[in-house]
Amino acid sequence: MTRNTRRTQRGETSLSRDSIIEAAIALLDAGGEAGLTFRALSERLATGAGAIYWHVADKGDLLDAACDAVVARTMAAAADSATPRERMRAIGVGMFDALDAHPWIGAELARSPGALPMVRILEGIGGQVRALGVPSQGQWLAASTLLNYILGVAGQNAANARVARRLGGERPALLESVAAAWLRLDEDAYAFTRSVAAQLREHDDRADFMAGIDLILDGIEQARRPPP
Amino acid sequence: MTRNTRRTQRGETSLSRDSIIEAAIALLDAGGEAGLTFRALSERLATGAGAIYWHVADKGDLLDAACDAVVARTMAAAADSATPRERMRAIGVGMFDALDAHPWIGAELARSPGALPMVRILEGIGGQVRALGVPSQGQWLAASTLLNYILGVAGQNAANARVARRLGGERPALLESVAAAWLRLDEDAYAFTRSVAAQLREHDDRADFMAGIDLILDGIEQARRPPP
DNA sequence: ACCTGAACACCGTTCAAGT
DNA sequence: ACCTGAACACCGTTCAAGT
Repeated sequence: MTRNTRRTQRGETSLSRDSIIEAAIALLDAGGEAGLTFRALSERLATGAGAIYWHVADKGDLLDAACDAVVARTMAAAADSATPRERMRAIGVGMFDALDAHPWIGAELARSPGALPMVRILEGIGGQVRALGVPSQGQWLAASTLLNYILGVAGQNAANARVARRLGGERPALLESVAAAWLRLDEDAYAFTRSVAAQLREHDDRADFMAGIDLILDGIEQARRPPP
Repeated sequence: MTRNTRRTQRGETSLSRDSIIEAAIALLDAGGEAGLTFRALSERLATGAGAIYWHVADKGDLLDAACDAVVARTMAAAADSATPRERMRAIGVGMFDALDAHPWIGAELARSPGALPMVRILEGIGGQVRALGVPSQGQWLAASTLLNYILGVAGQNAANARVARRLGGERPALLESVAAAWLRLDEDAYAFTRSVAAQLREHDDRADFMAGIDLILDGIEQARRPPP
């Protein structure tokens, strides 16, 4: 046995940027943002911390790359539907499911403005905004409003996942505890929040998300046409 | 000089939860999220790290409290305007300016779902949604769509501030560099993004933010009434 | 009741040294 | 060219000890 066989011990594939990114995604999915450390990563890859730095600039670079890999797959999968509104909804559902499977991308999307992952989403949305017939001066507003809405949901989803993890793992338990806390608020000062607490308990995250997209699309279709 | 005069050296006021929170806000404003450490905080307050833990549970508690102090002031200031739409716009402007002055609250809002800072905003929005005449079944959707949009902008604003700081401080330089990067993208794969890159360079963050709120309000007013 | 500050466990990153 | 792993500076948090 020569020293060369060490490579094969890692399973034929030697250390590479791609294998590092995949390992990072696995750690992030399993342990949230706190789960990705260079020590955990180098242990999983059976290497030293320094070796990882040969393929990756720093932790930010690694998070960007992991996020981009997930978003690229998601947008590629949401490409074909009949009408622009249906394609827009497919992008929404795709992003929602990706956020559900990888909640850490919510925080990461809000960390690198204008970077490739965000551009992929913007481009997907923009194509549908164009296809909907929005005139060119209105396209930026329409697309960026949809994008910001999606990013807002992304951030909340990530926060929910983090707290749910801390509470023991179950999502309904989180909604239950938030709803209970809202119902303990002062009646006068927080009348509205109390009135929606019940809906929060039994709501469907994904259905609400899609309804919000439809609402914005309604605003886009109506507000940008001259009134009769 | 007895040892008791040490208290007076801190300027009459001894260490308190409120003084800790104000110092934390100052550190966050000056140095971003990385600027708040217990070492910097204890130095600024002329005390030991352990003393801070007597008044504050942990760093998360401190961030929550700092965020809530800023949001509470902001919502209190946005209370009076004539029409519901104008009050909704006042909430939007208020939040936008608060995000501009304290970009770290963007990340913090996305960290504690259902916590008091978010509830304050939700309650403010909800009141205007009701006043706009949205029927009760539609109020949660309308309010949460607006809230998610605002949270999305909040996150982006925080990210922009962080990157701008890293680039040397100036915001136009950041927009310039993002626009330049977008114009280097592939012509076919990123046609839409390239087409809006120019608008990004010369756009007005605040005006765009308010236009997005108006667009969503249009959707709320129209979509929830039965079609003629 | 409130404060001190050294100590602990852990982190991202670097770098001389190896192959 | 690629990898090793000890070392560095720094972090949040704890806690015995003081007043």
